[in-house]
Amino acid sequence: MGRSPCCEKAHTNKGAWTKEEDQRLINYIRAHGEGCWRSLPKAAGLSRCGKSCRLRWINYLRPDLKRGNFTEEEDELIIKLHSLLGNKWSVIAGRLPGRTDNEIKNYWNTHIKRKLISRGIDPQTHRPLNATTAVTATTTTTKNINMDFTNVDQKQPNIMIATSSSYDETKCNSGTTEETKPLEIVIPKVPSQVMINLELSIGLPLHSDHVSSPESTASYNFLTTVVPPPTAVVPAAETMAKTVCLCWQIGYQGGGGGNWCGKCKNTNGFYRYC
DNA sequence: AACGCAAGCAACCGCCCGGCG
DNA sequence: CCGCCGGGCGGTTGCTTGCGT
Repeated sequence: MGRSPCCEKAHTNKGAWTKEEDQRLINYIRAHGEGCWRSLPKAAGLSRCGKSCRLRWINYLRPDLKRGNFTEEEDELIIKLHSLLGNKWSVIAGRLPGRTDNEIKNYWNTHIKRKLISRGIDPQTHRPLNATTAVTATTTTTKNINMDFTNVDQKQPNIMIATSSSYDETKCNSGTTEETKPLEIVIPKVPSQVMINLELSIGLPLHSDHVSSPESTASYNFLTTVVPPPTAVVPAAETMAKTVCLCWQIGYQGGGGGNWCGKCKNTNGFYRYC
């Protein structure tokens, strides 16, 4: 719509990158660092779109990339983060060192979706598959957590915890809070080296009457616990409870701010959930 | 051995957003 | 305040590979 193309397409290569192109890109970035992607291809002697160079570097050539198969711990972490953030692949990738948003997105679409479906969980809503429709009708106790990650780079995230009587799935992902009156909790500034630890807890309803039980009450320890609304049918709930604890609290990594459920174990830097 | 199908993944496309003049 | 530009992101495409028949 009148928008100028990001590069002169007529003279740019497309498709798979050759080893020579990779090497040129690596050499250039080693020498000059990541800079203006638009001008980089020309300066590096590449007939590629700047965006293409950026993507190639970020997703494939970066030296700190882990590559290789995802571990079970990474799987569960991705699932948890996705249940909170939706398709915010870059934010999720930020919590998985050595992994890229593209890689996680692909992995989600090819592996985890299927894994969740086999567990009887809707990959989009993270709720039991055949209870999805019932869920939309039962919204009275839903707490809608909107996380504003726009300031993550500045280490100054704003966590918006909104209580709303009409929980809309689509708004959860977008982070839009226009129609809710959010209870805003602003996390104070933290040192730039401190990573934000997005630990949170999601309790899965095992009984239809759990709402009134003390265990099901959201525990607010600096942040909240998300308790999905009760559902009439909870197939595979037992399976899920065994697989994922989802006891997850927000704090600062290394700062002692976050706490895992006592049953969760930390193994090699990854948490194994109870 | 050849073919067809499905899965996996790299790369592209187009939109959005923030910074800057 | 407004428009432009560049970077970043999510969604999608299409090529490659692996597997079954």
